[in-house]
Amino acid sequence: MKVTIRDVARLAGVSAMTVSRVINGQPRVSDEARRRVEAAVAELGYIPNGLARGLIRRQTKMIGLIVPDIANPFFTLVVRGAEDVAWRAGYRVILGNTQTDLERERAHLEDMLAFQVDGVLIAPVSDRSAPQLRALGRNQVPFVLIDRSIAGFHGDLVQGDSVAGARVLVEHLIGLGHRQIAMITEPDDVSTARDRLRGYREALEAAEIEPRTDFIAEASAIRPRMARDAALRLLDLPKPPTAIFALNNIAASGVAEAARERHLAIPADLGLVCFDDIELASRLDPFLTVLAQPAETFGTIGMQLLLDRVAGRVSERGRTVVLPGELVARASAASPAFRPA
Amino acid sequence: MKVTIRDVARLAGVSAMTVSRVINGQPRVSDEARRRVEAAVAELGYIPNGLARGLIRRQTKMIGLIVPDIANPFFTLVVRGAEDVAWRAGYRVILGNTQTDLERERAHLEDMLAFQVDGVLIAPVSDRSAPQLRALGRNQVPFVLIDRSIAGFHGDLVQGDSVAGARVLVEHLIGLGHRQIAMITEPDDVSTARDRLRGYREALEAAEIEPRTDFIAEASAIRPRMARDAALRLLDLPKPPTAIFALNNIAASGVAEAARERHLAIPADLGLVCFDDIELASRLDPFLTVLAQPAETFGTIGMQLLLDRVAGRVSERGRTVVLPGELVARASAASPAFRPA
DNA sequence: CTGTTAGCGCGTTCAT
DNA sequence: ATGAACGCGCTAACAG
Repeated sequence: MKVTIRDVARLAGVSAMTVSRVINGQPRVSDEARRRVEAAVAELGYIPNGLARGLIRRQTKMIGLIVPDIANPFFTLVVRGAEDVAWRAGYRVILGNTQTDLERERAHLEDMLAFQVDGVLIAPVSDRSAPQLRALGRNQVPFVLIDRSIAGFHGDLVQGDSVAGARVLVEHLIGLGHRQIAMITEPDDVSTARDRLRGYREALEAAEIEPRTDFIAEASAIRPRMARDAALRLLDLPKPPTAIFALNNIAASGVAEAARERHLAIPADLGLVCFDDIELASRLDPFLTVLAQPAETFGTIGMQLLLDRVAGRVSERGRTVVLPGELVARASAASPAFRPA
Repeated sequence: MKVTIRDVARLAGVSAMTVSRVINGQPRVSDEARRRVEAAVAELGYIPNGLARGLIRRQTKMIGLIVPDIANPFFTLVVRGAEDVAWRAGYRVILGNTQTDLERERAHLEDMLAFQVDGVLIAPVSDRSAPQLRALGRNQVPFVLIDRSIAGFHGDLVQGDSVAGARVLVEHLIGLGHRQIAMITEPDDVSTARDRLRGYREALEAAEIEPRTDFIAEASAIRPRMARDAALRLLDLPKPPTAIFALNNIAASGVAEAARERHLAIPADLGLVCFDDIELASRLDPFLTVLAQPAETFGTIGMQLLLDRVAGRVSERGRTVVLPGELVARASAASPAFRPA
C-alpha cells in the first residue's frame, strides 16, 4: 500500500498532525519531534498526497497550458518559457495539445477544471473558443491568452503585432521589386490570420498594387501538406505570383516543398517570407526571411501575468502586452527573376 | 463558490448518490431521475472534482511524461505521439521538461507521484536517474523508458538502435572518401551517447582508420552553443577533420554555425551528419544528411506499453522495442574537398 | 431504484 | 507543543 501521513506518524510515535506540521514547515513543533518525523519520512519515502492536499487547500499549484500545435517550434518555445517560469514559482504545468481542434480544446479545459488547476494559459484555437473559455470564468479560474486574441475578449493577453509584422514582410518583398505577391493564410476566425491578412492588404494598398483575390490561398497553420497544396494552386495560376507570404513557418515549409515540385528555385524563381523563425533551421542554414517573434517570451510573460492573477496581486481588468517582432532578412527573398509572360 | 455534487443533487431533488450514478453512467437509475440530474448538471455547469475522484478511486487517468528537452524536435514529436495515444485512451498528460537537470527530474517525479499519476513515460536524463526511478517502483507506479536506457535497468523500454545508426552514418562518410572524421558527443552516462560513440568507433575500426582521441569532442545535446564551441575546437586543430558526426540535430546546428564562422562550406569543406531529422527544416530545404528516427512512434509505442501496464494487462517482466532508423542521404555530406596539408 | 453511512488522505480549528 | 474532531468532494458498500 501507499504510505500515508498516518504511517509516518505511527513510525515516529506522534500524531498525524505533528507530521503535517513538520512537512509544512510550521513552527510549533519540538526539535525532538521534528527530528523523528523527518527520519520517518525519509525511511518510508513518504510523499504527501497532492490530491488530498488540493482538496482541502483549494489550490493545487498546477497550471494548465493549452497550445494548438506543440510540434510548431514557436509554441514549443512558448511552452518551454511558460514551464520554466511556472517551475521557478513552484507551479507545475499540465499540457494540452489541441491540434486546432475545438472539441479537443473543450475537453482539455474541462479536464483542467476538474483537476482544479489554479490557472490556465492558452493559445486558443480560434474565436470559437470563446464559449468554452467562459467556463473558466464561471469557475473563477484565472486565465491569460497568448498569441491569439479573441474578438470581444477583455482579459489579459500577450500577443505580437501581426498587422505591422505582415506589413513589414510584404513591404520587404515590394522593396525587392516584387509586385505579384500571394499570401497563404488560414481561416479568419483566428486573430493572427486576420491581422496578417490585413497587414498584407495594407502593404499592397500603400504601394498601389492591385490586390488579386486569387492570390489569397487558405490553408492550415499546422499541416504543411495543406500549405503545399495551396502553394501549388498559386504556382499553377496562369499568372502566378513571384513571391509568397506564408502566415507562419509551417506554411512556409509547405511552400518550399511546392516550389521544389515545380522546379522553382527560391529565391531566384520565387520569393518566400513568413512569420516566426525556426531557430534550429536558421542555425543550420540561415536561409528563410522571417518576421522573428520572441516566442519564449510569449510564454514567460504570459505565465507571469497569469501567476499575478493566481496570487491575486492584480486588480486591473485586462492587461495587454504586445511583443515586437523583428524582420530578419535572409536569402529566401530577393529580386524577382525575369519570367516570360 | 464552486458547484459540487450536492448542489446538483439539491437542484434535481435527489441524493448525491443518484447524481454520482448518473454522471458515471451507471444503470440503476430511473429515466425520470436521470433526466432531472442531467438538466441540473447542464444548468449549473457542473464538473466533477477530479481530486476527490482520484482520492477515492485510486486512479487519476493522468500520465506523467518527462523529457530532457521539449524544444528538441525529436522530443517534441515524442510528446505529440504520446499525448495523442493517451488522449484516445482517456488519459491526460502532465508534462515535465528537465533540461537534462537531474534535480529537476527528481522534483518532477516527486510531483507526479504526489498527484497520483497512473504511470510515467520518461526519457531519463542519464544513468544517474536510476535512484529516483526506483521511487516509482516503490510506489507501484508503472513506468516506461523511452529513447534512453539505463545501465542495469530491466523494465519496458522503447529505443532506437544507436550503435547501428552511428555505424551507418560514419560508414556513409567513409564511403564518400572521408577518413578524418570527428564526433561531437555528450557525457557517456547517457546511453544514446555511449552507443553512438561505440558505433562511431566500430565503423572506424572496420575501415581500418586509426581513431584519434582529439577527434572526440564532448558537448551538450541541448545547447547548440556548446556544440559550436566543441566544433570550433575541432576545426582549429592542426590537422582538422574533413567531416563531423554530431550525436543529434541540435549539435549539428552548432557545427554548422562553427563552420560558417570559419568560412568553411558544407559539404565542400566539411561533411556533416547527425541523428534525428528536423522535419520542418528538411521540408524547407532538404540539406542535412541524417539518421532519421521515427520520433512520434517512440511516443506512441511507449505510451501503449505504459497503458498496458497501467491497465494491468501485462505480465512479462521487461519488454524492449527497438525502432529502426533510416539513413537519409542529403547534401550535407559529400566527398572531402582537396585541402592542402 | 434510491438514499445513508463511512472514509479516501490531508489540514484547519480548537482543545489540552 | 501536541492531538481530536471535522470536513474538503466524491463514491463503495450497504440498506431499504
